[in-house]
Amino acid sequence: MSDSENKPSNFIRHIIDGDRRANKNNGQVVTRFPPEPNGYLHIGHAKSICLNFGLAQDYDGVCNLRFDDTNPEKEDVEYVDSIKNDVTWLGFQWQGEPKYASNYFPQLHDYALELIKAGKAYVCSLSPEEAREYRGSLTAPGKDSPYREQSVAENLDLFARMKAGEFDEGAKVLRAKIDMASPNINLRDPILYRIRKVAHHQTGNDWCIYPMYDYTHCISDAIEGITHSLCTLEFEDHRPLYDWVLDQLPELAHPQQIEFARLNLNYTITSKRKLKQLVDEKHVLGWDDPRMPTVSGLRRRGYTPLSIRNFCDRIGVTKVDGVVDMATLEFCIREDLEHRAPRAMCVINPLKVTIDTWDTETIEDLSAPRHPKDESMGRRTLKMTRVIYIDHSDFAEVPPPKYKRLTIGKEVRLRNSYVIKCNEVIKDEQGEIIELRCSHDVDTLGKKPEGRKVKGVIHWVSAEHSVPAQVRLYDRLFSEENPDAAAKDHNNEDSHFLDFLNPDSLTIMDQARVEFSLAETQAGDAFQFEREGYFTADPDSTAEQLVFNRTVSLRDSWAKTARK
RNA sequence: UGGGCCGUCGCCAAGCGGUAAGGCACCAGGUUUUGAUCCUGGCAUGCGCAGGUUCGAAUCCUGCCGGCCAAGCCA
Repeated sequence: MSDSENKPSNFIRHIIDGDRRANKNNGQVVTRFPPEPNGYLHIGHAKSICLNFGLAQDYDGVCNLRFDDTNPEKEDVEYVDSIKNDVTWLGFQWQGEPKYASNYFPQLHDYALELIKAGKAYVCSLSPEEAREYRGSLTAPGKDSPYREQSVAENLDLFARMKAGEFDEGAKVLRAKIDMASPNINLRDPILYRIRKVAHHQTGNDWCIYPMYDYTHCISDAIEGITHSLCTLEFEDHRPLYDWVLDQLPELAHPQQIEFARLNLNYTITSKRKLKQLVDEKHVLGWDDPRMPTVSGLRRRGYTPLSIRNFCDRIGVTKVDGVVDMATLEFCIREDLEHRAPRAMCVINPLKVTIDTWDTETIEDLSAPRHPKDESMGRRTLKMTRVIYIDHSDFAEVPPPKYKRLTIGKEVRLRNSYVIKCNEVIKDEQGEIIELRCSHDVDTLGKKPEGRKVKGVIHWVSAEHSVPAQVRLYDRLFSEENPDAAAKDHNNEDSHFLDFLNPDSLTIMDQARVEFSLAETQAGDAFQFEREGYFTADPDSTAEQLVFNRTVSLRDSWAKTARK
């Protein structure tokens, strides 16, 4: 399977095609993926990664990984490391060494001096509160800061003293001199530098003034020779500022910023801030909790890099602010695992079955293919014994209409084994079914039974020759399609997205049994547990007990007909 | 009383003036020792609405309507 062929086109590719026809940038394509290291990457970042790196690949260009690290208070090397790891895992390679906006702090400072000298920037001593008032509102123009017409000499002096640490945080900022009456608030003399007396994860205590995003990003792009600077829709209003800064610095290249819609997925959230909150407040077990839409969570859940890349290709790139159905993501992982996951049997909720017609001592080795359509995966051996387990849900005393599984007096096929018939149901004092007594038809191994049709096939494991496992079943993280909208609808200030966490997002099945051939399973190994779904061994697995995460269930048309 | 952007099937999405691709979901059949996979077929006289231009409009024009973004010394 290849994911690099037949990539659907999109409006950004159209723009690039046009640029290449016009020989803009000598026809080169240089992109960048610019995360801030203040959290783990999520599926929405994967969309951006696939876009930026994919474009570079397809147009014989390059893509940089650049950490947008201008806010040391929220950033950490832990995030830097996880981001590098996740990008690599997704299958992409950045050009050269990872870049950091902080690499450019000296240049950024020099350009600031240039702007001041040109009368395009000034040091403003308004307090944050005053600055907000002076900014005006969405509908009302702002008014000029009293410091706006300070002399260049004074601005230079003040800025130098800001840099030297003479002022407290918040006391002064460097501002661009643009237009306080602009209908675009981003152009109302935006802040370029602020004072932050904190250590930076890359530059330590070298600086106590840090440049703002709008000032840093465009210059970083220009320094790196980025041709197409792709970002999400909320930065549309920032583009005039991106262009303004570069227009003041004519010695620099001028990349083109293009905005696309960020990814929204239903029943989950793609907000780094909120994901961090889930982790910090321990609503989940960590950034890599398999319920999280983070790259690390998806990886632990069992999603493959290819499935995620295919997903990103399928959903497309547009400017429409939409919501993608989780079913699309699930389809993509099933599509990949269908081909690559060996089949195995796992009884998640065991019900003891004794086959009275089977000799107590007899253990029969049965050979079964690892994949029904791919012989190259080889075969495994199943151990058939007198006492086996089947799943509780595969037996019903009073079967619903169209039920094809085991019921009293009826037959069912044991997958890769014999046809058995249920003769007796044994219950405990509470009336709970605790055991089935069955008989088997010796003439049904690898062949259809004589004179009758047995439709149902169920999976099973030998009681003795199977290994204990814990199976973690996951469901959607939130019970509402859009937790934020649900919180708003509740029209209640206290209501918020956490109120819609799905209490059943994790179900631990601790008594599961997997077939003997899985005894040597390693963390990360993926299987299709037949009739159940795709599962991946979790790093929590121990010598005593394997742990499997359900990546996704199989499509289940029975669940649909049973509901009717 | 403003600015920017967006509205094509339940969801995503092609389309760029010549008469509505595709995928997901869903429905109906076929194959099947996984109610899986696979295969076949169905699924927008219609493109937010209303006018207009044109031989011809989802594509151009005008006006409405609806949604999203932005008033961090966050990115």
